Amino acid sequence: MKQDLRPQMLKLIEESLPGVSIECVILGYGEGQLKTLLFQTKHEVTWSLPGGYIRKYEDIDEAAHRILEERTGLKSIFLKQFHTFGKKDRSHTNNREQHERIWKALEKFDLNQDPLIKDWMDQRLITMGYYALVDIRKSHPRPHFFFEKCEWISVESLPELFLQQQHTISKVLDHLRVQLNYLPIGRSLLPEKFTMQNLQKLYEIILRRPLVRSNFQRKMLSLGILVRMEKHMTGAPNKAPYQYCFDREQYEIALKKGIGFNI
Amino acid sequence: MKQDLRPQMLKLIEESLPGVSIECVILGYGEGQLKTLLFQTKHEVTWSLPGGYIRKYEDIDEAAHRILEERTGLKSIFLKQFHTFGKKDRSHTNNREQHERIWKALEKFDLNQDPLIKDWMDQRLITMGYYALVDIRKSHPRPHFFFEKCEWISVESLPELFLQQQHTISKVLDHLRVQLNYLPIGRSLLPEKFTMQNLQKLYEIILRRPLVRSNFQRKMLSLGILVRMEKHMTGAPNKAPYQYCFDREQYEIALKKGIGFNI
DNA sequence: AAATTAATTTATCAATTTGATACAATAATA
DNA sequence: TATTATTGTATCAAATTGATAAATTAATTT
Repeated sequence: MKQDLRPQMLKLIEESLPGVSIECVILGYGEGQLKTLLFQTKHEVTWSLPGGYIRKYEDIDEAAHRILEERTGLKSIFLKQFHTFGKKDRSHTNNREQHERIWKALEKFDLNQDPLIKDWMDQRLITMGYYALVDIRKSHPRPHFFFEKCEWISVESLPELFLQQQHTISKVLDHLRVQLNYLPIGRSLLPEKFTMQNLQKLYEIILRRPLVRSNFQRKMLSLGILVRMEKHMTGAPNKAPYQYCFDREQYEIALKKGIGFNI
Repeated sequence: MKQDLRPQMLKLIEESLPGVSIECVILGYGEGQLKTLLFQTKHEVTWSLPGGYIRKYEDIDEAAHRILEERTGLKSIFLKQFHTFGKKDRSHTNNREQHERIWKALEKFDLNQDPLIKDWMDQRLITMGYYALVDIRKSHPRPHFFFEKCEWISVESLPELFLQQQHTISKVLDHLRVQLNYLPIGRSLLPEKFTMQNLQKLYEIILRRPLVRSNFQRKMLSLGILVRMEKHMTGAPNKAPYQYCFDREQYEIALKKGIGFNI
């Protein structure tokens, strides 16, 4: 049975600002990998970052939070604008390799008939890029609208993506790599309690290089943002590690003041 | 004699993207002060950062460079996007205190008659903020369109500004303060040749705190981006300082790799 | 022409931070 | 009880930083 997306699409167009859109790089950390949430369009046209439009009476930051919540169920999470993309040829349908496939998908839903919809898909877009750091285990991603599948995919092995989104993701990672040097990180990415090894692994993944265990521990403890908890018996035949959590207050202070990390 | 700005305004509207605009914080350094280039609207309604619209067939970065050149005559200068402002109530005419004054000014040019122009002025705007670092002495700012005066004004003593532009400027300065820790700076702000004192003063202005002269010199020289030139006899009754210039190649490398500044 | 002055360059040195390695502690297993 | 793998802490040389002092020098004054 053919699903009629037109009314939904027309409503979306009606209530959104033309010419601008939002794209979110949602990063999570699991199985020792930094992952990003990607959506696959129906008919497997392509994978895409989650994105959306801005309502006519909505701040752009509100729009980004709304989109994040629509896709992951997560509210009031760390979410930050990082770049606005505005090449003149940026539009949903300009991409050469994907152009045909996208039109065919639109045809299947009769979305290429209505001139309003056609114009909307063809319009030049200026896109505000946001990134979020989330706890994978607390997020409940769900496909939305014209996407039918979503998945956490390691940033080390990305599939072919819509528009220049590989570029977008790598820009976020560069940004994050710099942030690491003067802001604490991890509260949004790690579970409540974690071990020093967990934390180090996260840093290593983002920095793409190994760190010396003892020195990393010394440095992290010296920042004064960690609280040591009881030990966690792993069941492994070796000394059990302490668990830590972030000191909420000190973490906030560090976020404001910054830290001289130099790792 | 009343100047008719309507044709110019209609042409501008015709060739620009609606709903989006660009704002530039152009920073220069002179007389020991960090200054920004501000424009005063005709009839002294208010001061404003230089800004403009994006043409329909122009990248946003191109637009920013064009606007910078229109206002200062400077080409291919350091210019960087730093934030996009998108509160729902952002428009030329929403500002309560300035609303009346702005409409009166528009009236004087009959710009409030044409509905196209009225709608344009009332429209919600999403504004891409860029900042530039320039050599004041090489720039030739000129008033433009409905501005009649422009001036380099110290960021320490800003007049009342259009929209939330004080906020915009302070955001740029925060950004710059962070950049200082991992990127070289100064090539675009200082003249070709400069003394260590000049450079230190620049850092002190941006960081808003004094630095120890001998240690600053040691640190700067250790970065390997400076070339020592012949001495410059100042005529003052004391030892003359060396002059320096930036090593073009090393500066580029530092821009890419970053530096661990920790000053 | 020698002494003075004020700013610049370089040196010094203790305190702190980093990088690299070693060693002691410990939870489960053999 | 010895073994094993991993964790927590210690150690120490090297590098960096912070603070101060000494040496240098262009013009002025005596």
